[in-house]
Amino acid sequence: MDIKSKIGIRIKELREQKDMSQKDLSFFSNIDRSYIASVENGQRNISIVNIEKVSIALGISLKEFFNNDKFDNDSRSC
Amino acid sequence: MDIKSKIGIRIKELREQKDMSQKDLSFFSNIDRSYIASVENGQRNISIVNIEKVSIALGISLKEFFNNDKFDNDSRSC
DNA sequence: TTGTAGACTGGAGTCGACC
DNA sequence: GGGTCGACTCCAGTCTACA
Repeated sequence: MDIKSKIGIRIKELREQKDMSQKDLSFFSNIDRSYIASVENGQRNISIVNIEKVSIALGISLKEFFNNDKFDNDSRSC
Repeated sequence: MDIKSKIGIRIKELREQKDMSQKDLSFFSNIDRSYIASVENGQRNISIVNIEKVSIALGISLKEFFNNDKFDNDSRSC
């Protein structure tokens, strides 16, 4: 599975855990909502600066953001 | 400290641990060497696709790449 | 609430060269 | 081996709008 899709799924799962809408996340991260939608769907190649903004908006560190099976070398999650 | 600088330092420390030159890393990741130099110096906002390429070239997972104090919320490392 | 589309601007990333 | 420059292309990211 493509890294862009993994990132998108990760953002979506964290966002929903926090009961936030894309609009909420857009507001707190200061990133355009339509862009967040396309990132969540694995269509866009997000930069590290914006990944950090998203992490902060989600209330976690970058370390926690990437501390997930999806980002292991041999994930069987897909 | 800025996230771009943290990423740059992390790449440089991992690269040097593996005894690779910027040219080596450029070759294995298929990313331009001059661009890698500017990323290591915290001048560029690298995208997730290229962070993954660098991780693969360095022989580690993204999870390991970000599993570092620098990417914690309240790092005292600087 | 989310997906997507079109039009737009700035910057990511390439390439060649020089120190 | 590494830093940086200039010129280039193309996509990241914004904004508005509609289903």
